[in-house]
Amino acid sequence: MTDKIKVLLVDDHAILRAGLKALLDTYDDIEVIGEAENGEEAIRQARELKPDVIVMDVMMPGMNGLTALRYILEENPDARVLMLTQYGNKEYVLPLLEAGAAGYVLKQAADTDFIKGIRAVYEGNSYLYPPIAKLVLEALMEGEDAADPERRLTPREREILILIARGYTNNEIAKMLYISPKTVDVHRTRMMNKLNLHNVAEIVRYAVRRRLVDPWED
Amino acid sequence: MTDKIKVLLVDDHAILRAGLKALLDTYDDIEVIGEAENGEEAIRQARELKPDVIVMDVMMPGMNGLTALRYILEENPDARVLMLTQYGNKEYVLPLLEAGAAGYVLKQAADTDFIKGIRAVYEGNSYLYPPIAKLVLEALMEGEDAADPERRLTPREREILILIARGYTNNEIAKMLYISPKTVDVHRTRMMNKLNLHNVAEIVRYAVRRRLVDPWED
DNA sequence: CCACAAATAAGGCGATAACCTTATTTGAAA
DNA sequence: TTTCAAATAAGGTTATCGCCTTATTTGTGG
Repeated sequence: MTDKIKVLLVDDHAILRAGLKALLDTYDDIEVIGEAENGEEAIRQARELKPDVIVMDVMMPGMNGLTALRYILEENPDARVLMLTQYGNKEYVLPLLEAGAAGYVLKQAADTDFIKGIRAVYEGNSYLYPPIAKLVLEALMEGEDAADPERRLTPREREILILIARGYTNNEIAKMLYISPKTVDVHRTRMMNKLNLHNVAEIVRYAVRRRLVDPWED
Repeated sequence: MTDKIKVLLVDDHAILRAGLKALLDTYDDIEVIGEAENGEEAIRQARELKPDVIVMDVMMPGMNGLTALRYILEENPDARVLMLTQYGNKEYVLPLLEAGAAGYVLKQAADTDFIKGIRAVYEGNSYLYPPIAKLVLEALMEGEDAADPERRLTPREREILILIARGYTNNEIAKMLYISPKTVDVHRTRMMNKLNLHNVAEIVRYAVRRRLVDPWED
């Protein structure tokens, strides 16, 4: 071991960050060199600190993990990002992996899985928490051929569906994703056509059914 | 310091527990003596381990934090429970404090606040994370009398809430109920004020939570 | 290199939502 | 009988939704 693995922690919960930092400090091959509590900060820190591994949550106020991931990889395609989140639905996982996340661990995983993930990702490998790997394989099996191309949403459409169901307007979503409100509207309209939804109430109930949003949150 | 503060950690995310344990281990007056990942386990551990302080999340699969809190205090009215959660709405906070939680800290708080909470609760005091304390005081100011008359809906308001959550417009609801769209609008606005909801998405999620609509219907 | 999916963006349009104020009617409880 | 909660209704304003068309850019696969 020549040098420690330099980790950047990105999560909106300061207590979780403090806990993870304390946990990682007990491993002598890993070192936390920075923290961020939202996507914008993560991008800045990634640029300045050049961490070996970025551990990032998906759901954050302000810029979310998926958007931040895209910006980070755009600036530095070699960045290694390990997603650490509560959500294990394929609707969350697949867009993140397609966007280039190097690993995916659920918060309910054991701390040893988390450490495994950091090390694997640092060494240039992928790491998927086993239940996530299973889910990804299943999604590949079925998803390839069938699954109604009419109803299959693009990652962007799915992302915007979730934000609508969480109560954001087109303008708010546009600001969060750094795109035009008109573009949000296009994704929104196409998504509604594909799923045959016609108003916000139907969108929310669909999202709740598919576990894309938790009605208890916010 | 005669003895360490014995802490039981209750949260469904193993990684968070591992992190908090590592964090608390760096304080020499605090010691984690047990962990639980749901309410049932928490009750069992509280009975067996007799911790000085129980740190517990609210949202967990299986028995949630509020129910577990009630059982624990029923068995041992002297138990000291510090709630640690992501949710800062008064709908979450007030029932927990009424049920006898000794403290309340949000996950976005600093780790120093968390430690303060553990020590305060251990010494028999209450600890409310400042924004929570503010919210509780405000709730006491307004809600003094009883049972939240502010939030109690009239039958008409509840009827219209349900129809909105099912996706109907004011005009459609007006025709269904043989009243003016403007009357529907008044009920709608009053209902939203009472429940502090601000758009259709929030209305639907509220209705789903309260089982006023089934997201699988229609 | 070309085809295609995906994301980006603009313009316009009528309907609807979200919020305000004010006011009348009605039935039930004090 | 008087008071009060509830339901009824109308007026207005601004923002947003829902849907339409058209078009450029970007990246991937054949």
